[in-house]
Amino acid sequence: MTRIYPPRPREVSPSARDLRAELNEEQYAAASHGTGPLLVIAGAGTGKTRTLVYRVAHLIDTGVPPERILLLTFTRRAAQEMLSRAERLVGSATARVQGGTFHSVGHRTLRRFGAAGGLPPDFTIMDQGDAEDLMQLSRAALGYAQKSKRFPKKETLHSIYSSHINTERAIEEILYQDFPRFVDYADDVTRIFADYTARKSDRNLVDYDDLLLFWALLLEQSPDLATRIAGQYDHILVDEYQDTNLLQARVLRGMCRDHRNLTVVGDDAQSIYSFRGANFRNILEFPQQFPGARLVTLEQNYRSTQPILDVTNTLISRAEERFTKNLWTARVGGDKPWLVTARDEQQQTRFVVDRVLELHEQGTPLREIAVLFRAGYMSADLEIELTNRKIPFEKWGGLKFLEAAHVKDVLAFLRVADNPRDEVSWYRIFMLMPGIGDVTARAMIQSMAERAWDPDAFTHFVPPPRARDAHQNLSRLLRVLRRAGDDGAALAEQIDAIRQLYDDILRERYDRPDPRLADLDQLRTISAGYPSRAAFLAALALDPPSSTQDLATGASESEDDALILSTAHSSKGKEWDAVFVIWAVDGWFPLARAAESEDELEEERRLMYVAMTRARNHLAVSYPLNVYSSRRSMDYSMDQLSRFIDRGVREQMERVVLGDDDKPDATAPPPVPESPIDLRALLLGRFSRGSGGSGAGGAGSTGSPGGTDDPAVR
DNA sequence: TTTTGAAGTCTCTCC
DNA sequence: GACTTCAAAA
Repeated sequence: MTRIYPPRPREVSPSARDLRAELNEEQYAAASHGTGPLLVIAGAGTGKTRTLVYRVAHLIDTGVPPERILLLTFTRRAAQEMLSRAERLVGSATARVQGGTFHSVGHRTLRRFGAAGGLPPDFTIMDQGDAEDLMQLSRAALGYAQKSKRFPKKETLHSIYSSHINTERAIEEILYQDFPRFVDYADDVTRIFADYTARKSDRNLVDYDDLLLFWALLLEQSPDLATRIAGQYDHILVDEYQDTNLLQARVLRGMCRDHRNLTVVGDDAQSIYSFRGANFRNILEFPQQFPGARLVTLEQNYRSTQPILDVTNTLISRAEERFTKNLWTARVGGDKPWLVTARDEQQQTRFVVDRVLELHEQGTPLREIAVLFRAGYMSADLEIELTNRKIPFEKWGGLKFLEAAHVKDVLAFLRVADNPRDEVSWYRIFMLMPGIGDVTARAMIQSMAERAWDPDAFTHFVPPPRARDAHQNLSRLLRVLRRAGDDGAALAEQIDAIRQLYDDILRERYDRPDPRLADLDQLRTISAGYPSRAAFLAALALDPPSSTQDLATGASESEDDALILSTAHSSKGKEWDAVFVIWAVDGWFPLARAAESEDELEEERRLMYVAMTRARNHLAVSYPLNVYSSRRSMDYSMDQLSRFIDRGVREQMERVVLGDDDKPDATAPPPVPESPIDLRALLLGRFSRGSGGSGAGGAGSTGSPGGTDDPAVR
């Protein structure tokens, strides 16, 4: 059937777009760069994305077909931002520009070319939690389940493994550097990884790291295959390059083997993803990796007022290592950023809410205001208050809808229907069933593996008497799922069928089942947008709804005005008219666990820098003097101003001390201790007390600096 | 022997 | 507030 499409809106013609007039000199140099490698060092707010978007426009104008341009980013948010801005500039042609996160493009590549490299096309993607569960199965299968408590947990094993893949360091090296308390287990860990790897390929499972690794391997496998994969694109542009790791650099080398048209943009001062193997030295070594690279540096900031830049420049100038210069702006005026001292968390919350309303009344849309914090849970009190006062908000980052146990439970059913070899999901389902525990679940999986994962293998399993009902119900459900059609509508029916069995289990397990049942309703709703079960599952792993709010409000309301609450990580690349950074308390920002190493502390500093540079006109940093929480039970208090807000930074800020009436109290003396306590010494003191005489027999521990072999530090 | 309930232990960032 | 660990029940 032929459909009549409305006529395309007329795109801006190349001549109508004057790059020179719309960009500054450096931006223009980057955007109009011809062929060959290009490195753009771009400070916060210097028009990085703008430059990249104009570069895309320029390439299209000079005749490069849009579908032969690939835009790569590290986070989904950055990918969306860039593609949508490009579309606004050049119109519908950009709809054909290829792009996404490294992982999603890797996924597309594997689906299309994986078979040529021996990878079955119908693999299932595991998220991090799934991968950890599979790691646990490997760990148990090799008999390490009961072993001493000093043996790494499944999360730790996975983190070591992921680090091994992404940083290309040897396992011994990772253990020595990052997990010195486990160095003796190098052989055991390696054996578990071997089993994990074999298990993945046997079960047709692929983890996040595999999406990158297999992509790199396909490119290196044969010149012919590499040419087919790399030959899809003429130009590759990478945003946030400081957040890439060695494996991604390897992928890029492979993708640019036949041309060298690679543009990378980044800022070493904003490198905040080392926990994922990112290394900002990648950006510094770019000229060596791609000889002849042109270097362009952007230093004019278009975002923030001078007072805000003064503070953030001072903050980042304290960094041990950095390569970008101070930013400057032509914007004049503006208030000094505030440093707000609150009595306690509740007063901090009231301050934020009152000030948000004040700004809103002065005409700032809520969507132009953001509250940023170090970790997702730190906004709990604020969320309650906003809900009480009926102020709409949207939360970015933090705990995800899909990480909730009940959502993963339902998805597990869909996944085994999609991939009968998905051991992780089988185990998860079995453990849900009344009368089935670890032993029976393992026996069932064993029996199915022996029958080569025949879809009917489960039905033929003879369960112990107590599990007979569960076995029967499950058999029936699996038959329904297998018979169901494979399109969006059938997907909703499948979820309904699963819920007939699962809802009762859920009600049994949780005290307050209603919000969780509502989550499942939402899952059903979004499933309707996908053409098939496999597409749905893959999309959920790679491009999950960014917040529960997204789901709750639906697309129609997403235009609505809402205050943004975000982790500092998720805020990168965005900007707001007014920004609040809350919980600027030592131990919270930086987190106490980062005090362990200089490198981590430096990364926390860059993270604070990222958070504060999001502000255009108003910036307030707040901290409560008293922290009432379980932390109080510890025998020291950490509720002191973040060490990053040192004297030099404070001098450029407006001090606000909140009084009893929540109003600024001009008479109160600034309650900031001039020399912050040594958090690290306190932590070490606590741990040495807590862990008894652990230092006694440690021959290897004597020489390690900074006590990083402390058992209490994960 | 296996499952289940209860007490106890932490709590990050993202694909 | 979610997940692990331990002890009691089936």
